Amino acid sequence: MTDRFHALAVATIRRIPEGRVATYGQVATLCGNPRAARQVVRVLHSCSENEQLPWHRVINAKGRISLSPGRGYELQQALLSDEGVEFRLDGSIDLQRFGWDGR
DNA sequence: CTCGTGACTCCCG
DNA sequence: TCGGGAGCCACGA
Repeated sequence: MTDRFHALAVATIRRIPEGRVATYGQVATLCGNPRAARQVVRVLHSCSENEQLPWHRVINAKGRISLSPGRGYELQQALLSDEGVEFRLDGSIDLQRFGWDGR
């Protein structure tokens, strides 16, 4: 399959439990390509055909929202906080608590 | 085909 | 904490 990564990424992202967050690298690794974080981003952009995709549960390795204010940052933060994810004063998330272990 | 760009990540200093 | 450089992959112009 040509889009196996895409399909795998979608499946993986859909597996992220509520109230938890996963990093791009995490998803990429579970898809078999630890270096394909950027491709995961593509998938998130392509979520048009998969609106069920919890894209808001995917953040960067720093535990922060990579989006810029006015580009969905507020939306993502709102969606996550609504699920019980706590943000620090600087807008970062404690991956030790809310990070998805991949199960 | 080449080039630029991107919701990335790792390594160094 | 911050910034620069390198790596990796896909897509559109």
